[in-house]
Amino acid sequence: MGMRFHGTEAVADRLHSAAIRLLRTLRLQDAAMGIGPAQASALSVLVFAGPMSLKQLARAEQVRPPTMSRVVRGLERAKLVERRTAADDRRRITLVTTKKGCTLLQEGRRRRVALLAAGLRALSPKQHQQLGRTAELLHALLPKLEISREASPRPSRSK
Amino acid sequence: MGMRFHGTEAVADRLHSAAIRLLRTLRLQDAAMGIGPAQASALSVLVFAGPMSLKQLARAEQVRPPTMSRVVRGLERAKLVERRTAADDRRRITLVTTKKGCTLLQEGRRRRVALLAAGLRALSPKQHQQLGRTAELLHALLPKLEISREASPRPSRSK
DNA sequence: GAATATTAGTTAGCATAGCAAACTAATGTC
DNA sequence: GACATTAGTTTGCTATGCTAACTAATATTC
Repeated sequence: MGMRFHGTEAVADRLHSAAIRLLRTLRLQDAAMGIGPAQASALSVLVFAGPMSLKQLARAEQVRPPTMSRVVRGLERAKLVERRTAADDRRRITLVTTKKGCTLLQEGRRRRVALLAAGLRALSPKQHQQLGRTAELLHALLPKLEISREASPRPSRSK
Repeated sequence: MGMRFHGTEAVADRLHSAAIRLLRTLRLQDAAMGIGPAQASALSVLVFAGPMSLKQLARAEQVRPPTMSRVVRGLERAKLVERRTAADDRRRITLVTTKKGCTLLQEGRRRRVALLAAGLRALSPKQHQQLGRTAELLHALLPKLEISREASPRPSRSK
C-alpha cells in the first residue's frame, strides 16, 4: 500500500514537465515561422481535418471560443486561413486554409523534424517507436480527461 | 527514399500536439490552484532540486532571466518561495520554497494524479511503464536540442 | 587603486494566449 | 411577433514568452 502508487504520481509529474519543456523548445521553431504555438496547432488541425466552424475548431483545440476567435484573427491577418460565411447558417463561419497556410505548415513540420532529428536519430529504432506509440497513447488518453471540464457546471470564479 | 522517413515527421507532429493538449488539460488544474503552469513548473524544480539562483532556475526551465524574474515575483507574492541574497555574492539571490509552497506543490501533484489516474489506471502496467520511460526519454533528449538556441548568435529580430 | 569589463537580476515595452462576461446578429420556438 | 438559443466577437483581465536597456556587484587590467 503506497508502495508503487508513488509511480503514478511520478509519471504524472515527469509527463507534465516533459510537455512543458518540449513545448518551450518547439516554440522557438514556431517563432522562427512568425507564428505562435496556438496558431500553429490550429492551422495543423485545419489542414488535416479540413474546413470547419470556429466552434468546432475551438473544441478540437480544447479552447474557448473567444480564445480561438483571436487565434483565427492572427491566422487570417497572416493570410494563412480564410473565413467564409456558411451557406446554410449565416451566423457560422467556415475556416479554410489557404495555399500559403498549407505550405507554411509543411515547412513547420520540416523544422520540427529537423530539430528533433538529431535527437531522434540518436535513439534506437525501438525507442523511436516507443516515442511514437506514447504520443498516440496520449492522444487516446486525453479526451477522457476532459470530461471534468465539460461536466463541471462552470465553477464561476469563486473569488 | 521518403519511405519511412515519414515516420520521424509523424512522430514529431504527434508529440507536438500531444504536448499542447496535455498542457491545456493540466492547465485547468493549475488554474484551480491559483497558479499558472510556468509558476507550477518552477516551483516544482525548486522543491525537487533544492534552492538555487534565478539564473540557474531560468536555465533549468529553459527560459530567459527576465521571464523567470517575473515568474518568481508571482511565486513570491503568493508566499510560495522566498528570495534571499546569497552570502558570498550579493548580486545573486537564492530562491527557497516556503512551507506553503511545498504543500501547494504536493496538492498540485495530487490533483494531476487524480486527473490522470482514471486514464493511467485504464492502461496496462506495461503501457504505464512505457509512458514513464518516454517521459524520461524526453527529459534526456531535450537538452540536446537546445544547442541551437545557445549556439545561435541571436537572430536579432529581423523585423 | 582607479578605470573598465563582466555578471546577476530587474525594468520597460511588446506579442501571444488563456479565461469570463457582456454584446451582436441570426436562427428556432411558442 | 415575442422570446430563447446559438455562433462569433469584443472587452478587459492575467500569465508567459521575448529583447533591449538599466542597476548594482564583482572581476580584471593597467
